[in-house]
Amino acid sequence: MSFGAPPPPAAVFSSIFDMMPPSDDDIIDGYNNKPNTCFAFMDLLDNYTPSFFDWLPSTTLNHPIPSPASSNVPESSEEKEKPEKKKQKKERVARFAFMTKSEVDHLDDGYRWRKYGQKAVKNSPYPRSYYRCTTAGCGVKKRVERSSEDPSIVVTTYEGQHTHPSPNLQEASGGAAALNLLYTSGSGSGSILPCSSTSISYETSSLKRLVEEQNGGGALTSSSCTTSSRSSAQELLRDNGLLQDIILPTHINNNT
DNA sequence: CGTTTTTGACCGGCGC
DNA sequence: GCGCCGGTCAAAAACG
Repeated sequence: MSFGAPPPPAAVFSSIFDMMPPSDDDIIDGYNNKPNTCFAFMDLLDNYTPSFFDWLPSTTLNHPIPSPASSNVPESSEEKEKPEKKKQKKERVARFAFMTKSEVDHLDDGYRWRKYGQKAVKNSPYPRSYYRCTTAGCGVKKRVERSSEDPSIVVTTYEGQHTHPSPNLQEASGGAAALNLLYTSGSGSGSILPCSSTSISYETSSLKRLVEEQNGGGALTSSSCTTSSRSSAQELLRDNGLLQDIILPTHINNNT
């Protein structure tokens, strides 16, 4: 709350639609210096299906975002869980996080969110905000917090998958929303592109190398994507020319 | 007046 | 068992 309303600069970055992937030169040890760029995301899920998030540039952090979910990725060979006792009332849901260099905390992503909580987090002077998708029947949540190490970095964690297209599609035929529809309609229901960490107009060359090095075996589903599926997704997007059509939703404003 | 945000309380998981 | 911590609830306030 203390940093709730800094005077927004002229080119405030308030929407992920504005995000541009960094060039390789911008990447230093897995991070980038260019402001207002989405430079990393990782997923922590086992049944992730693509959504509009996929067009976000796909690089991976040097270190994972601290999260309980990051430790339960393997689980295949080990079943230390009690048979029924710990049946994991927390059923695992698709979840991934990405980091942006942005001055605003809550980036507009085309969906409508209602804030339902805010908590101070340990080892960080910045609070964490909890949002829920306002669409009835859609239980997607997201957490937004500012990095304690670099206050200019916002970490956004999505949990779950939207069961509906972006509401902004009706209002402004938003590009990212169109992407979501493209994916959704392309496969009927379910996963369209089995592994679609789509990066737009942006070769992942060195970044991809970075990802592979860090994962060692490719534990993360997003980073273990095959190049073929990635490129096919890219072509799909380019052929439809959706990226050029991206327009910002009309309701975007700078007050949080 | 309906919707969203704020914020303290509450709850459950986990480590000690 | 207890305390810490992350996540959620819900009433009140704020907002448009």
